[in-house]
Amino acid sequence: MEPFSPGKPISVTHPMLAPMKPLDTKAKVLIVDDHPIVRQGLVQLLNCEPDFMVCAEAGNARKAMAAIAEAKPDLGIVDITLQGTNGIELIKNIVAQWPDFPVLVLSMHDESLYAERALRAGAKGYVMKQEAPEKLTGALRRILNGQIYVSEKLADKMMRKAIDGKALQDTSPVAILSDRELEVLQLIGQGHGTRQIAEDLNLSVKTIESHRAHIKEKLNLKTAPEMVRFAVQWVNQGAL
Amino acid sequence: MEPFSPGKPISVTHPMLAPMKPLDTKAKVLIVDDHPIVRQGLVQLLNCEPDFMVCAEAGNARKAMAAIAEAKPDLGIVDITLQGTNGIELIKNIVAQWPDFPVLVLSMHDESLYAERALRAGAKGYVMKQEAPEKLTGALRRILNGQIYVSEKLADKMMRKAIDGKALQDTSPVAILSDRELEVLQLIGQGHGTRQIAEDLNLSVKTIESHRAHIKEKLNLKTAPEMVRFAVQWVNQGAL
DNA sequence: GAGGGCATCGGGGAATCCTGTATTGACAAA
DNA sequence: TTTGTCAATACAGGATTCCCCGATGCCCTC
Repeated sequence: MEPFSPGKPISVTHPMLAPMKPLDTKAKVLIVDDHPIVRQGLVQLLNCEPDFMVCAEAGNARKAMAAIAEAKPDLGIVDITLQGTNGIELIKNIVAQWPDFPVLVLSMHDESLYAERALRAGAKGYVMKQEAPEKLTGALRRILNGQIYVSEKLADKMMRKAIDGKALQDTSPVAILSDRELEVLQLIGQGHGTRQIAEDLNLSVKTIESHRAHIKEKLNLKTAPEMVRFAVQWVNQGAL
Repeated sequence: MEPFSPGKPISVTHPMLAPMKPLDTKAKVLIVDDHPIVRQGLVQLLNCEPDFMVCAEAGNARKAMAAIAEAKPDLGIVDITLQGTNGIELIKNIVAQWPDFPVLVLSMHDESLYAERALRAGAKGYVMKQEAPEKLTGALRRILNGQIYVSEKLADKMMRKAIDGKALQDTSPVAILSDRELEVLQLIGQGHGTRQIAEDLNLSVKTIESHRAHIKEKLNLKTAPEMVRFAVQWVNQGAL
């Protein structure tokens, strides 16, 4: 209901002004990540904090939705790259059902790739796993307070973008793809065929063909094999 | 799914678990991962075990080498995807300097991509982050005992390869392709379609289709998109 | 000289690619 | 409020490719 709108100035993040929290009631946190070891780490990390308590975990989108309904967490930490339903899609589903539920994205991917998409989908913040743990807890307290958290660098970039209206060089041609198209591109890069992608996303084969055509057009790729090559290379960036 | 205690009670001691290590001296572990949050998780996880103790952490390859020299760990856990020097390269460097230092690879990438390369580089085991934490501790105990740890699936695959295949010296499956097939594979990897390859080589489309079918069969690839993905990756990073 | 691998073609049916068109819903501008 | 734009979904139909067959030479080896 309230996606990030660049028109209203968000305050730049300052780690030192963490809001005072009532110590008598710990905030209940849901963790969504498909790596049990990472979940384990987050559980230990948060349970050692005085004002947080992990109340549920989920390894995929379906279990995440069920966990929200059941455990009634105060906020959620979700990873972008889940097996099965995409993390972005999960956020959209969550926000559609619980518009005020705050979600913090915790991803290993660079914020320039997914942060704006995540915020548009309804997330309240984005933290990279490369960051120090204090950034994570700080971000959690911030979004629990109804604010939005992104890194200073990204906040600056987004405000600049909001001021200039548009412009600012597009770092990657993939940025102009829609969420769905990006999802399809990634599956193509994983070696999935059209039919398989349709089954993965529970969509018509014709729909996937449309997405592929749009991807081809937006990326100025002439043929399907060229697009597959691009997708494979795109997916492999970050894996070496 | 119990909402509060996610996994099995791993913090509880298992008295019957292989006393392969005297419990009075905990094994000192080095953790190499460029995600502080993941490191934090591993620290908590291992320090809760009775027979492990994290003695050093490193976020990149340079610090990892320094930490081994300084903290004298008994074994190391390293991630494949580090910023700066590759995890594989790091393993090669470690083994070159300390040939008996056991390294366990902990990666989010599928074992089919990197496990064999990591083992060839000198690692003693490979565990995916998708696995349960018990797999990690089990693998650590195993390699600490001088053995090698890989998943059952991969172990079976490698055994089969070693037995009925002559693949002991024949590491690259591409080697069994004929010259023509290799030529076609490279063009596929460059993003060329069947028709375009036929024109490139002045051959019938049917001939190219035949070559593609043979390539698929020889490389044990199930579908055409998988083959294209393989070809792109193979062309991109030269020999495997 | 009989296989066996290789390279070259073809048929035919299924799946796909490609180029359009269309509907719905969300959202921003007018 | 209405209008315009665009993302997402889906379909049609013709071109192309995929995939299962088989076939023909050619070279090499045993």
